[in-house]
Amino acid sequence: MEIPSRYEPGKAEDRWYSYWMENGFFKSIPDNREPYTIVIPPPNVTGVLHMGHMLNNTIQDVLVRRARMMGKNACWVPGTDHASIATEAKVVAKLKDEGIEKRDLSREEFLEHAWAWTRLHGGIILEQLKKLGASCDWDRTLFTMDGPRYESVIKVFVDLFNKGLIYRGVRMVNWDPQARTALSDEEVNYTEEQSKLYYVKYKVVGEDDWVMVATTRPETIFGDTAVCANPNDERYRHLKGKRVIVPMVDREVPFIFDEYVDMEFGTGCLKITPAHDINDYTIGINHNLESIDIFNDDGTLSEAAGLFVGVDRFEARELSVNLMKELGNLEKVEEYSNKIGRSERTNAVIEPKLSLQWFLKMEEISKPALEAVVKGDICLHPAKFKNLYRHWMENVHDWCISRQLWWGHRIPAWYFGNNDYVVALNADEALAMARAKSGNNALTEADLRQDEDVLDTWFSSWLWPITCFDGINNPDNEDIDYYYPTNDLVTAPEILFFWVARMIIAGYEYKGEMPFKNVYLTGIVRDQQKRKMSKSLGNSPEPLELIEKYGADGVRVGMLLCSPAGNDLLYEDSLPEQGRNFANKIWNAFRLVANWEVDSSLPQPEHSAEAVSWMDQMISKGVADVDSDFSQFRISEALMDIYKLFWDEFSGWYLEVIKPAYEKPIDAATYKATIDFFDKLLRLTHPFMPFITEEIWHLLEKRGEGESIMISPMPEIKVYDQSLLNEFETVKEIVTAVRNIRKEKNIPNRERIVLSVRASKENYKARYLPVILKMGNLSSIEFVGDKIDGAASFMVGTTEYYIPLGERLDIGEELSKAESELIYFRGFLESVMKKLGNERFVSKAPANVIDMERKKKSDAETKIAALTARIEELKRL
RNA sequence: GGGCGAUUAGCUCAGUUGGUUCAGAGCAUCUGCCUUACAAGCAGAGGGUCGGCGGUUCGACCCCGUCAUCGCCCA
Repeated sequence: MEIPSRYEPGKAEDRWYSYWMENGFFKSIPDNREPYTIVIPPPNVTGVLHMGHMLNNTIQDVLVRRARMMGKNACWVPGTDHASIATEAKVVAKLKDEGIEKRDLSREEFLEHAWAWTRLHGGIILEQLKKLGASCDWDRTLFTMDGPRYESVIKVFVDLFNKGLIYRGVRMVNWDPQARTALSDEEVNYTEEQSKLYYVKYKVVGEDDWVMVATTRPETIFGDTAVCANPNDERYRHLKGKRVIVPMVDREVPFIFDEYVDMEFGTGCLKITPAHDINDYTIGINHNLESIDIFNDDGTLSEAAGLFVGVDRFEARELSVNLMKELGNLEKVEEYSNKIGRSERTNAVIEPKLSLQWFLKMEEISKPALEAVVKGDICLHPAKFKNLYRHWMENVHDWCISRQLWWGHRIPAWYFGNNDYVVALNADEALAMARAKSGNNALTEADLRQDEDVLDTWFSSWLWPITCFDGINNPDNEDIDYYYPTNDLVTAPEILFFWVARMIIAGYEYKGEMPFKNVYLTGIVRDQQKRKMSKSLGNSPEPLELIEKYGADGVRVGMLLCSPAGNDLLYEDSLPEQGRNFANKIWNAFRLVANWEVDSSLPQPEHSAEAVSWMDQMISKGVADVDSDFSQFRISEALMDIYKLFWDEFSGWYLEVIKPAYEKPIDAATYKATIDFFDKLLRLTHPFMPFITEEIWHLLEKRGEGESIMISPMPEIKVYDQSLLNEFETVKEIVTAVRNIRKEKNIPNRERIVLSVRASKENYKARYLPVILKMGNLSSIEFVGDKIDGAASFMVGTTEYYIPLGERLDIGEELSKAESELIYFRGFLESVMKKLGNERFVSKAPANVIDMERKKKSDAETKIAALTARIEELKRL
């Protein structure tokens, strides 16, 4: 059979993914096995697969596949997130391209467009995950706004409201006057901009005195309701209890004192506009000031301003300045640079605006979630995020859960009459409650008006581990009882607070239990300039093209090799290349083994027997190492251990030892052992490289229909013999030394040479001699009692070895080599003697450390003696 | 401004409770090889004052202090 010398991933991947799907290997239903559950961090319906998803989902798939092979009932629940802000923005933009403005549509019409978008784009990313090999239980695919999920979110809102944890309150939002919507903090970009600082004089009531205020926004003077100084500021003490007059509108407002005011800044005197500045708002509350909102939603001045009504805010600034100049209120203008927030989407300058929002009280509800992580019930990996989490949870703010959008879970509050409202599961219930509350049985549905806003996206995703199993609607159904709490969550550190912490909170509130045991925080995928990869920067490779180019296995390996938990991954093409090369290495190892002919009449050569017993131990060690890595969530290290085990130990040493001469058959015992090792290595590798391992696993031996490596057991942990492994390391050292001498002396590989060991046969561990013989391409190994003249020599441990060189011997070279070694060991001995000669070291250091130093001393002395003898001998020649 | 974390080879990172001349891995680089599994490979090699300074200790990459630089979160 002719097998191509390069592995071709394309065909195998599609074939095996279909095979897995047809056989239902991803499917999970509750049974009596131990469950292993992961819920996917639901990707946005707006999105297509990006590098972050690749990394994140590769890790999840590795965990799930490994758990499945360890005999657990593994369930990976896929789904998508409605992402209200992002999706609504996309839909608005798309409509705009078609010449439709959102404000011209009814809510129902708009939502129809949004659902159409979701139907079109929502599933793309999940389809792409299949190319990566994701072993999700696709029959469970969910959407955060599908029926049961929507219902759950509303139920939770009503429940929390009834518990008194949800309230309405005023909050300063980032208002985009151009888009006429509130923005989240993440959607505002702050940049340093050149502006002006205006010095304005306010007259003190009833006195011939003025106070000077510095402001960057003179147009907001119409909303001033106080002027404020620091209570420690001598300059303004005399104004205590006085009132001042707001320029242009001639309103009397109090002069107040607050520690907040920076005495150094401007004049040390601040105008207070509670409706249009977050700090002023706080001061306003503390001093019971009135709030005057002087802007319309489009950024023009409102009736409340009193002047320049209907004029745009920036034009109003110019007009105010001119007017104050005329009135004599403007003292001077300075150039000034400050941070200005602009809308990420429209670039309009953000207007801080007071609005009525819904809040969730966080202090009490978050306590169990804080404790769970502090006590270690829930583990964060890496653990360094624990402090961050604690800090955040100890300073938790109430959560603003309303958003001025249409796409999302609509807030179940209905208003009626004068500012009265009820919170109910649906309109019917709301009507009944409204009638009861108002005592007016004549109220009809038409008298109720549901809140226009929707809930923050995180208010649905915080329930995800519960709603994935419908645990809110059916609190004790079979799935939730079996799969909850889930095991591991894999996500990015940037949403540790937004999402992870809130899921923990919801978990304790609604299940009385943690939502997951472990949180694995991945890094962010960046380019070589450390910039975050993004579609808009154009610095991100197209994941599906990468898979096409390097194979899914290659890309998975590439993503994982260089991404320890919590550390950013600096992507470059050499990563998937390395993965592809590894796949190719496995493929070629298979090619070697597959082409062997077995001759069962052949006895097993000694070198093969030894290699088999060594490899057996080596694999056991590998299995144990990998297991220990996984238990600490050191996934990239687990992969690296497997990589080295397969490449260096199995391919580089084991296969080379047992490899029969060209076109010669192999004995049955070695062949069988080799197939068995290969099988184990494939199973160990499968979670990382599902496709190639399945492909080779089926070629390695005849498998039946419905068999698969993905449902085969992971090799079991066994105790292994470390001293045997150490002995073989010595063998490698000897072989390497022989190779070095060959290279240095230009002895061709074909030429077989003699190796002499200065030892007695009885005292020497001879079992590996056949291995050394083969790997060193030696004609024989001889034991000698004394030095050999005219030979190259080396030492492994304290044993000397010689390779006769005949004419090739270069005395000068040998001499200088021996002399430089001698210098090294004398230095070494000196440092050891220094320690042993130190009275305080000997009296204070533990016994084992001192013993070790003594051993070092005697070994060094042996080596020095041997080297000295050799140097003398070389000099004699 | 407040808090958290980091700084080890050209790059990305390991380094377990301080103890082997302990400074390690992968990639990259350099040298030699198309040796019939694999040039997507094989055999070798070079490369670091463990960010600076001070302290504790018989002994510090590791513990403490301080400075510098970088990153993240919150304001």
